[in-house]
Amino acid sequence: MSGTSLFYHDRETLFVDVILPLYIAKTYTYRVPLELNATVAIGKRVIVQFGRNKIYAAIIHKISNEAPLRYEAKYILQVIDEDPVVDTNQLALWEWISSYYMCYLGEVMQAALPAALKMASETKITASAQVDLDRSLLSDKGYMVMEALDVAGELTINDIVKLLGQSTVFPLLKKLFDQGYILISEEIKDKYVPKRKAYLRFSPEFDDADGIRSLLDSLNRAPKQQDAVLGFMQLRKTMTDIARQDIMEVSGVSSAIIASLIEKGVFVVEEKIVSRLGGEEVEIRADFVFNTVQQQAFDQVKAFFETKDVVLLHGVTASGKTQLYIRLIEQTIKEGKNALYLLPEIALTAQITDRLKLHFGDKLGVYHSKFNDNERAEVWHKVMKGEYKVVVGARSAVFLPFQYLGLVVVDEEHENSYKQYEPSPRYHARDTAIYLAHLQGAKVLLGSATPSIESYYNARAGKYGLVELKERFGESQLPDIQIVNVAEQGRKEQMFAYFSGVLLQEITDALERKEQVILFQNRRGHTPFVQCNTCGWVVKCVNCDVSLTYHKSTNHLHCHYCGHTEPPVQVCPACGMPHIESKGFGTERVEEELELLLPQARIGRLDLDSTKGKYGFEEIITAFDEHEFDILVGTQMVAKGLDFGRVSLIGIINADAMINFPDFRAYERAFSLFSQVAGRAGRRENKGKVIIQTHTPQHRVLEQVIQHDYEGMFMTEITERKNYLYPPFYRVIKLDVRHTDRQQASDAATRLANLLREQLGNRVLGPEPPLISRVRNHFIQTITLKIERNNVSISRVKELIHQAITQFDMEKQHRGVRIAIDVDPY
DNA sequence: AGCACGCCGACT
DNA sequence: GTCGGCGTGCTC
Repeated sequence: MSGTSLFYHDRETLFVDVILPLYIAKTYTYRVPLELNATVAIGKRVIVQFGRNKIYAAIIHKISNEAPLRYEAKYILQVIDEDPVVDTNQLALWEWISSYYMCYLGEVMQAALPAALKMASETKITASAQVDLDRSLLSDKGYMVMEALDVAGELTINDIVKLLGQSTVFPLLKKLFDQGYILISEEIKDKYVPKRKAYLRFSPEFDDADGIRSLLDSLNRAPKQQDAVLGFMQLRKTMTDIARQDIMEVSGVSSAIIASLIEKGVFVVEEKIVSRLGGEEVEIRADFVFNTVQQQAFDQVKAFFETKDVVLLHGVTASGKTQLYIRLIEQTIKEGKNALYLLPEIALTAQITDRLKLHFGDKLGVYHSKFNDNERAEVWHKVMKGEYKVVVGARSAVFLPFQYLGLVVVDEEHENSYKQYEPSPRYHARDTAIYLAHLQGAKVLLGSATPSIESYYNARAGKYGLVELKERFGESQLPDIQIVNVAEQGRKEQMFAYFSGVLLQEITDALERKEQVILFQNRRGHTPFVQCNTCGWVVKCVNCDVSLTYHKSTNHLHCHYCGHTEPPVQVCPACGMPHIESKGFGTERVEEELELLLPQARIGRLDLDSTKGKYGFEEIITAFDEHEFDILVGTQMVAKGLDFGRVSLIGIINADAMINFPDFRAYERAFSLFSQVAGRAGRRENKGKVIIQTHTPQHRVLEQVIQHDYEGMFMTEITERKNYLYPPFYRVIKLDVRHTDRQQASDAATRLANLLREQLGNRVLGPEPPLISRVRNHFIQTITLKIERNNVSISRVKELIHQAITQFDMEKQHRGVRIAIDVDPY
């Protein structure tokens, strides 16, 4: 457990096996210079040269005193850390991921460490600020490096290799660094930009009784501006920082009025940095009390933890799950242990972090991908040192170096974004968290309003504890859900663009009541495909086997798989006719049509395109929360853990695309997404309404959604899963075989499938082309393995897969074929 | 994964 | 006659 080497008492030579942050099967053995014997320890980073001229920070995985037999080990160049950055528990987790998800340790390292801890040849070098150093003392090469730095500002280690025309630059850089000429720093990709909010003040000339009086006089021909000034003065009695929005609300003026006052120099705008973590608007008070139902659920969870390691909390939306988590975390801290609170990336908004910050103050760390490398490294170190007792984070937070983990909460455990797909490792954070907890002797609480079939099955089977919270907290009630048959509405000429008359009427009514509306359309862009009306030709991506989506915002056609863009076509390249037509609709087009139908409504859009940039997402939801617009059109982003008080109506524009998705999880996913979207309606006093537009109104999933019937959904699904050999009864492993040539990909996949069948028989299905059979000019074939849960050793199966792939790789005709394995695909 | 070493076509 | 194509195999 201790990070200190057991061997350094002697003058014997040590060897370390290191993990390189690369897609490489093995660990590599380096020799430790005697003077570094005392400093090497498992989990510390060392600088090593790998290959001719690459330098990496590698992690020490093992220490031994036996020299490798077959080769002469290179020396490690330097030990970076005073203390290990990962401990043996973390390394054990890495090994589990590597073996369970069939990927390399180096890939796990890539995913686990924040970039700032992974410096390599791309590491940046800058000149130090010390000016009194005499460069004439430097060697020629040292002098060259310093001169180049003066010109370029910063260079990567690779740049210096090129500059000097030699591969071994590290000793030189080390010397320059030791003598204080240069700084070695991590690449800073994304500088932290603090959140700013504009506040208004009186400009000094008006800021006294006389000034205000003469100001109001001068505005007697502008009553609205007077109102705004009076509103400001009223607010000033109780508030120190007054935002534009506050004045608009209190005096009922528009932002244009305030803009003209700023223009006149009455108000001065002052930008203030507001903490993202110090919430102003918080619903859960620090001293909240449980209601009886919550208290019962809490006691049940505690009781289950006596005998079970994992408990599933099935609680409907707004049943107060978060409060339960907070209490459990508080207890964990009291016991002197740490807690990890996992959330899907997209749900990690200020709304949640603010609440938690209120409870845990500076004991709380936040860790997710919107934080830049330096911030992530900082959280990492604070967790290591035990300065954070609680961390709320997205899936990669499972890799943080917790010391005494007592509890892991996995909120929205059914979310499939917990499964990483690209880049490898394709790990599931929920399942990884369960293993992490197992390693550390911690408990896991899975929470969801619509648990995954797997988790609910495990709970029902007694593997997990099961606690149900079926009542909504406070006054909020489940919304009414109405299904609208789009086909029928169309026959009655009641369809207006993509909106049924029913939905339009409800929207109009809600807007009249000054309430807000969310419209859900699970497709971004303007039109998902563009087709020739004469010959049926469809605009497709040059690299992928998908139709291009037209985006109005860029006036270009976009490929959502590879990012390819091209200008829109006017004339069909196949038949030469100018009859090009747009088919289908995404969020952009929904927004556009709605603007035509309801010109008075203020409409915003929330999707991947409108949220580009670090704070785009926050900006849009904050604006919507502050009622700067009435209708929010969005993809599934709108469903994730957001809580808007004024939303009374939700419209699902097209339910069919979700339901008919060809995947064994489609119904489960549709059910939970629709339920979640519905849960956004009427979360506070008023009962909300949900309208689902569909061509198949009698579909069983929709029926179950209307009835809020999770149990029913579970029962039908579990039967299907059993009949068709899917999880939780079978394990699924998918192998993607790719090649730039269609025939080669197909031949290779057939060969690999046959090799697998020799050992695994009819557990091997395929190969077959996936839904999108070409991405980035690579043709794909998929082999699916279904492995029964009982009587089969999964590690044996994985060994057989490895063997088959090894055999396959030896057959030269398959060169250029790439195989990617996905264990438990989502 | 990189990346260098290595054996066959179109250029100064 | 050289520059450069990317095929093959190694990296401690």
